Amino acid sequence: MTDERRERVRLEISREAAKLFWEQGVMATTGEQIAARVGLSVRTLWRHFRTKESCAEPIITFGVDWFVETLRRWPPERSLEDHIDRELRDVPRTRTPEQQADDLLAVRMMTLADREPALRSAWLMACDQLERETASVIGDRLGRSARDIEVRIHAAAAIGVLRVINEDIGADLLAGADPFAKGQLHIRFAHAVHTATGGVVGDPVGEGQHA
Amino acid sequence: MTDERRERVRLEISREAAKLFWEQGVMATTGEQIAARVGLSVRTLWRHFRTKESCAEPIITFGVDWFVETLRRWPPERSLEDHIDRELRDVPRTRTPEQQADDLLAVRMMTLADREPALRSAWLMACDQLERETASVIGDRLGRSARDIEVRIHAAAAIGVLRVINEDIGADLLAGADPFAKGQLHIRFAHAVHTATGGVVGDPVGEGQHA
DNA sequence: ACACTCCTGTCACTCAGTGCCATCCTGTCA
DNA sequence: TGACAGGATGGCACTGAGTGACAGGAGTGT
Repeated sequence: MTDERRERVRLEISREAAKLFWEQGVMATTGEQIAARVGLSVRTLWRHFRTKESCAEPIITFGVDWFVETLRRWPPERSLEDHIDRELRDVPRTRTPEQQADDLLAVRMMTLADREPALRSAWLMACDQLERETASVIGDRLGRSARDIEVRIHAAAAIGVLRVINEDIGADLLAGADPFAKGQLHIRFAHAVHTATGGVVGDPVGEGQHA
Repeated sequence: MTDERRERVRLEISREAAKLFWEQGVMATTGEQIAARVGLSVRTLWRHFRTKESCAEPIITFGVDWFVETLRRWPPERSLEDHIDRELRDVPRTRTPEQQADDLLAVRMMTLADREPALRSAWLMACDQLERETASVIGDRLGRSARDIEVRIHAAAAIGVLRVINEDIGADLLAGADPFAKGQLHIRFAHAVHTATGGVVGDPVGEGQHA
């Protein structure tokens, strides 16, 4: 229970930090302000997050987290396009209002990262982390090690396109685009990843197949 | 002249910072130490670099800078593999001892980035910058805008594989691998970029062609 | 009730980074 | 040669990020 509680505290901090970053900018926001909003002492804040910018990480990774979890559930015998298409049908209904609020914050952080170097760096670091996890997923799928150079290259290409498309969607959404058009964009994800890995990550995988 | 002098000061700072980071780690290195080595006041150091980690940026980008410049000189009618192969033949001879020392520092910073989050972040930010420049090169080549989503996706994929291969080469080199085996690895660059962009960045481009 | 442990707050401290002002160095014009 | 303008530098004081050490407080098992 302690672990779960810790996660909830971190998320709460992240939410308040994201709001403040959005309202005033990152530089103008102090650790003291974040701590005050959550109702914690500054000292405790720094025990939960090592740096000010990293306070935004849990929120900022929300969008891509979904993708990586989806990737984890990807059955070998199915193509990526097909898998994502199926997974997407359940998403809109299972999203609670609280999660939707977090999604909005995530999009805001991503677009704010365009102007705020500190946030950009946090966003890139988050994507870097996802790239490592993705490498292990791809490695499993291809029956290779996650340290294998080919596997890492495919992971880098996949997360690279994922990041850019995410930024693009984020900008569109904040500019007032229809969130329901997103469905088609997820298919673009799949297609772009498919292309960027030369078909290696995307095709169905049979027995004994490899890159 | 002022601009060139400024660049030289920045490079000198970057060299000394990189050495200190390598010797003692990033966290253990203070701004005061860096300034002292270069023979500058701390105040002036912060005028040249906004943060401590960014002091490493000029050095850390050395390896990829070469690639991006090569990309800039890439004639439309030639394939990427072919172009890189030709460019590489001149490189080993034109590298001065000073440049070679910088190359070594660059490799060290890249591998140090594995352990030091602050450096990792600087390295990712540098690659991010290169990605933007690459987008404009690719955009020109395809006759599209650098803001075009397809162009940005290709740039992300290309720089992603470039980054991973660079990290791989760096680790190999520091582990004692033969630097002259590097030649073949540059071909791997070209090939991986070619694949990651679905042939779009890599094929020769004729008139009126596009993605 | 007691010991044990984990979480939190308080205080003092170091170091990153900035704003302000004085100084110096350099190139230019008389 | 000397006076002058402007950018680069240094010194100083200050804010804010982040840490270490210590002291309570809350929950838990005995």
